[in-house]
Amino acid sequence: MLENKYDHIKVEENIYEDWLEKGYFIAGDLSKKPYCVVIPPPNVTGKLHLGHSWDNTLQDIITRYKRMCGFDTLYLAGMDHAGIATQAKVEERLKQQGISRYDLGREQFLQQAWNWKEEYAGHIRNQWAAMGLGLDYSRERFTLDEKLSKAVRKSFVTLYKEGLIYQGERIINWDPQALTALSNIEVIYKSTNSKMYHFYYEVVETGEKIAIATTRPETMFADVCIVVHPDDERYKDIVGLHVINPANKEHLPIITDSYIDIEFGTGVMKCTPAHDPNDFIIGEKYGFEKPVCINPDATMNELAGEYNGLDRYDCREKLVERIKSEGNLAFIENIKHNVGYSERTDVIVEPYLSKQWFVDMKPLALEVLKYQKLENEKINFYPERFEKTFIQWLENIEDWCISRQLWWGHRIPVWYHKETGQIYCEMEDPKDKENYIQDEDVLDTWFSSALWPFSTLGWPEYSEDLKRFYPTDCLVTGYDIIFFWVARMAFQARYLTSNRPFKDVLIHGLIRDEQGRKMSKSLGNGVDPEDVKVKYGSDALRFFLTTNSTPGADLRYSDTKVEASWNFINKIWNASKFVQMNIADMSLEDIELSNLNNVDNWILDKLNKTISSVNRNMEKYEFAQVGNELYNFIWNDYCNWYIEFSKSSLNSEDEKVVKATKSTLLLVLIDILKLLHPFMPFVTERIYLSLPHKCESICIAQWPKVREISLPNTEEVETIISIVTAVRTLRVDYDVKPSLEFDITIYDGRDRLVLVDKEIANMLYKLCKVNWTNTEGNDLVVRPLENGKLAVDTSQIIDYEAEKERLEKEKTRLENEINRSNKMLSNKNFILKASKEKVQKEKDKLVSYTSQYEIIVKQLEEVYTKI
RNA sequence: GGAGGUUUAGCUCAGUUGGGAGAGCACCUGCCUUACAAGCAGGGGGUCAGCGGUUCAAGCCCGUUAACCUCCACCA
Repeated sequence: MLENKYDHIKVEENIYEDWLEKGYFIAGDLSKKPYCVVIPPPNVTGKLHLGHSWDNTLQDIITRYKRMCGFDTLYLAGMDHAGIATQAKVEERLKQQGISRYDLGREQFLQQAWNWKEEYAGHIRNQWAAMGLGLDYSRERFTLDEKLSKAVRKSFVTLYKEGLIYQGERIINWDPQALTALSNIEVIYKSTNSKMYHFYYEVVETGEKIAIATTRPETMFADVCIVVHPDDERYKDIVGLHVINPANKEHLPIITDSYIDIEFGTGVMKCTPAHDPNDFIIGEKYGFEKPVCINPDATMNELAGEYNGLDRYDCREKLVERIKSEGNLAFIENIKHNVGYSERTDVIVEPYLSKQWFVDMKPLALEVLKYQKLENEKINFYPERFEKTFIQWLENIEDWCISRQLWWGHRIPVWYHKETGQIYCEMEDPKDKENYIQDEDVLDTWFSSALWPFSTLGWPEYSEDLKRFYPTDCLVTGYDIIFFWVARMAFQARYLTSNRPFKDVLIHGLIRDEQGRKMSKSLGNGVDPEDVKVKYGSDALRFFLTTNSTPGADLRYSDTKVEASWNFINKIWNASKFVQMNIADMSLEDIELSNLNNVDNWILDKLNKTISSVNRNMEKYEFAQVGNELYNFIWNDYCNWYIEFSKSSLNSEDEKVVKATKSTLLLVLIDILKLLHPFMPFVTERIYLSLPHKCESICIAQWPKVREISLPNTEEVETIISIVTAVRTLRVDYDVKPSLEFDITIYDGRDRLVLVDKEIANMLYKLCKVNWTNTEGNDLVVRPLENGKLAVDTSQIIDYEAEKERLEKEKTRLENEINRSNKMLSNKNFILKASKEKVQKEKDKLVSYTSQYEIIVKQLEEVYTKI
């Protein structure tokens, strides 16, 4: 039996452990069709936040649904080593003990990182359990696992041998705190207040002074030339001459290039090939040297002369001071411009010339784009618009810098021969290892993440799982990592497996706080899923997360909405209690759908419609739609109407009626639990197990099917509903106490008396305390129904003035409707062009309005005679 | 500079091939009716951002304007 009160803490206890013990989430039933979702591996940097809860719940809903639909469903668990992020955390922890990673050395440091990983992996698994995720832990993977590392190596070696991975000296984004290169998308551009310094440069040959602006004076030590536009009249005469670099007094040639924007500033640019990507291009083009004046830790080097060893910004300040004292500072302008910050350490990145490994992206991207045009090969985005984002990025792709000067990660499988410097890159380590030195760097974390959908299934081996579950069916992720992850999986999969990594991608947005701000650590506005679980339970949280936004849209966290979800669950709990109390000893196996009355048929018909609509929307990932439909069906149709109706039929003297009602109550409830189970797995399981049947868990129960119903006379029930509603409204209109009984009479559309059906009369009495009589009373108040009218003996309740007002108001409303309807129907074009169904529907409406109108008019006449 | 999104009730948001504007919360009124007062019943509240177009018919399609938001690129 269910407890009296819904207690989410108790309800959610111990269930998950039981599921795991029974192995419901371990895939492998070869008699079924496979369905696979891999979890986007969370970083082992910390605990999961609400965004993960959202993401994971969506995956869990999809996989639980598919499992119940009869698929051999694999929801694969796993985590990501998150190179730079985890290394930063571990270093931070060591720093508190006064230790740097260099103190420990590579081996020891990695041991520390592995300890960290074990610790946080534990937290993460607990959080998955708390959310009730149906994950297959027997296949859990970690990006640094031996097998996955082998996949990474296979990928690198293959791409290298095809010439798609190369080593090059390029301007990369350098993080001077983490001391590593970054890829372009790991740089966050923020609008920053800074200064534009305008300096005078003296032309060596003529002595005239020209002004040149820069935001980074400290890089002037690495300048190689100054550039003007070939068509710029102002500087025509000095092209080919030289200027004196005010920083170090060196002579710089004046060259021309059409890259220069004549309109911008003074139209003269200083060129620093080693510290700016555009300058690099110009430097290459004209064959200049590329001197570097800044060290990896963002201090100046010997090129900076007297500033050698100084921090880049101290140097800037001192240098500007000196140039000013020499009379060569024109002015300083305060400006706002975009400055790049490191995504992980939040320090300003330094564009920096450095030797790194790159992936040649163009050919790989083209391949993805090619297959994206094929219906059976493309990745389907939900919602579709994100495909555009994806395509545009691929069309404008830049080479990907994949080497990182870190320790925590997959070491680049490249060895250099100690003497010849020759490169060795194979699946096996070099045999004469002592003659080689391995590249110190590791790969970008996303390089291994890009292989996730197939490396987790066993690739590069052609394993059973890979055969069975690949390509995976659906990936669920946020729009913020389409570039980082989705695009990279797409090209690696296409290149390495000749396939798409997944058929569908379901994109969701970001979770925000109640004011609509991004949840972030610095704002301290994050909501901990564990707190929500304690307060409302995971079921309520899950239902809130997945039914309150449309695909791709952001979601505001809202306590009151989680509470509303809780209330909904509470409602289901109470309804279940009612059913349980009333079905007595009946079990699911005893259900007989015979001798059903119209009310039973009505709810079964509604259930059918709900099931088919839910199915449709589940397939489209429209979970908010599903949530709405279920909420409506359960709260309104089932609880407010069917259960209320059942209270009278359960008391019937006819045993067949009682049995039919019990059967229907139980049957619908069980379907409701199943339909809700993907959304709220705990409570549905708890209730399901408390009901009498032979199935051991709702996780593996069969998804509801649409049933055949014999002649559902739903119209009669709709009429009863409209009578009940009319009576209730009347009570309010006339301020009649709910407990006061009165008599009603019903007429059909042709004004004939509708005779009492005993069962229905009982229902009406139960629902609104009225007695249905077969005799006309005096002083009648009349209310129109869809098809007929309701009359009430009003000897004790009538107030003619008030009645007149109400009727006049209603008359006006109906007049408007009739006019609108007439206008449409007298429009030849409407009759001609609108579909037949629409026209017929409109005609029906007009008939109904007109009959209601006539009733009202007649009643009004009646009322006027009484005033 | 390029791309995308949002604008519907006091608040947060739905609105499925174009055909009588919805939900939750909040608000007002009346009810402890034996599943549920975290509930039941009834009710008020919206020129669907503005303008123009297509259509017999527009919240929905097209164009345009405005406000806000996001992503990409980026000027020395």
